[in-house]
Amino acid sequence: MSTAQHLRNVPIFSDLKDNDLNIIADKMVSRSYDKGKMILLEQSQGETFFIIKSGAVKVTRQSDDGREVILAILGESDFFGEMSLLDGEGRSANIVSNEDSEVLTLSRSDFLDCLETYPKIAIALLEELAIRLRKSDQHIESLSLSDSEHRIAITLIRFAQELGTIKKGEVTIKNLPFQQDIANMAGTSRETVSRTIKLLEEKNLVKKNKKDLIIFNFDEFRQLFS
Amino acid sequence: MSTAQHLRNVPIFSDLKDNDLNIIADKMVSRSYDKGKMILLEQSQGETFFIIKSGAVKVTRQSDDGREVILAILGESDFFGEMSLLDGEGRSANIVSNEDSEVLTLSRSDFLDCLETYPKIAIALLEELAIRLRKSDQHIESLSLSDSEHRIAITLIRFAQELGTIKKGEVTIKNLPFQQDIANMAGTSRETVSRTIKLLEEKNLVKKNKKDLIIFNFDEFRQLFS
DNA sequence: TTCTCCTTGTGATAATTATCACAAACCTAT
DNA sequence: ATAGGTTTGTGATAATTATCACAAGGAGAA
Repeated sequence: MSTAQHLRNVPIFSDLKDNDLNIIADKMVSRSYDKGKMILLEQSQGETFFIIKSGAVKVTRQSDDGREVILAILGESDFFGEMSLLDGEGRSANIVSNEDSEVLTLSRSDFLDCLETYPKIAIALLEELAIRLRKSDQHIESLSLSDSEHRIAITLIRFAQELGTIKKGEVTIKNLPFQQDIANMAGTSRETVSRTIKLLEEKNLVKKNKKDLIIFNFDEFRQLFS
Repeated sequence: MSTAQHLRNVPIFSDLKDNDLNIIADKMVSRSYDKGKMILLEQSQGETFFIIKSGAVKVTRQSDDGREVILAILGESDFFGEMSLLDGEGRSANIVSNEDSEVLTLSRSDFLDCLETYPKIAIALLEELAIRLRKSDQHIESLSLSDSEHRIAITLIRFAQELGTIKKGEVTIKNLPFQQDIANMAGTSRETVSRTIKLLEEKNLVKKNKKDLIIFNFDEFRQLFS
């Protein structure tokens, strides 16, 4: 698939005319990262805008003592790196490739030019940031108010929404992330994740199938926990 | 002070020429809210953009059982209401006036027109949302990784940065919010806030003075807890 | 002032969850 | 198939924090 065709799938570019899309596509450079590679480091200057062509990355922050919080897991057609381009501050999170991944990159100046030249992109980006802010708010609420069972369930819901496939009310999350990663998103410990998933299975709400997780009745599940 | 003069202090409008500023100012309507009044309700459709002229509001979310999380406290020249205007979703948080407050409002269509007409506003708004997203990320990190003492200290740091006045390294937070509100921001209980502040006083890091709180050495305090 | 209501302080106790320590299960490459 | 490295499951225990209960302090109204 051509770069322009990839861009077509990215919400913030999808409004553009083919012509304009090609102009932007020409400025983008493709890069590959093996699983586990650090793409962006917390301290570094943010000078690049990234779009995920294939694969997935995790957005993390690390505390002094080395523990990690996962803020989000991003997949195909998601983008990142925009924050420090926009507000000029240094990077606030690490980005690690979570599978072998290919990304498209745009330099700071090309990115900012885009925003000036195509106000539609700026507005679409505003929309996307608003959505992210909303998700963050939900995340904060869940961390503030819920016990670990709820926090973990909500994390599973997040995964289902980002990575899941629905078939008559039943959601399958293919390749559920490691318990340690789930724990880092839910703000709890790995062991608690293990015990809680078992509990959810005993309640007949979910079922593990090798590396996949099935949520039997997604609507009910969401109702129960959010 | 005229409406336009107020707008001049708002970062997203500060780049505009006087002329344009006046045009926008003319479209704005002023409203007042007594302390404790609900300005925006979670479920309602978001149809208005708000700028705080004077006073302060708190941004909250409420769980089914009535407990409240405070996402932020906003003061003079801050704005809110933009999220549902941007992504078209319903409101995701309540806004309650935390003191007697005056706000300027702009209708949905005037707001969106602004963005189209003045790309600079869109870009400035992007910047502001990036800053908020960054704060949210920090908030999430703190809720995920820290014990209650750290979470409370970090909440105090947030207040200091938003509401505090610095005098040779010493920050005074005038009119510290109620313990219950601090607890709702820090994701802990009111009693724990009471005990923790006492602890911080015993460590000679802070001092209470009637309704105010003094952080003796703000840099050191930040270093200790974030 | 005095009464009332709201906020804060503090002990005792219960509940939740983290942590430690292994064993079991699962991959992956040789 | 097997060995070595990861990931997961699970018990026991400790630590943290919530909750309950109530006293004390403070601010505003009558």
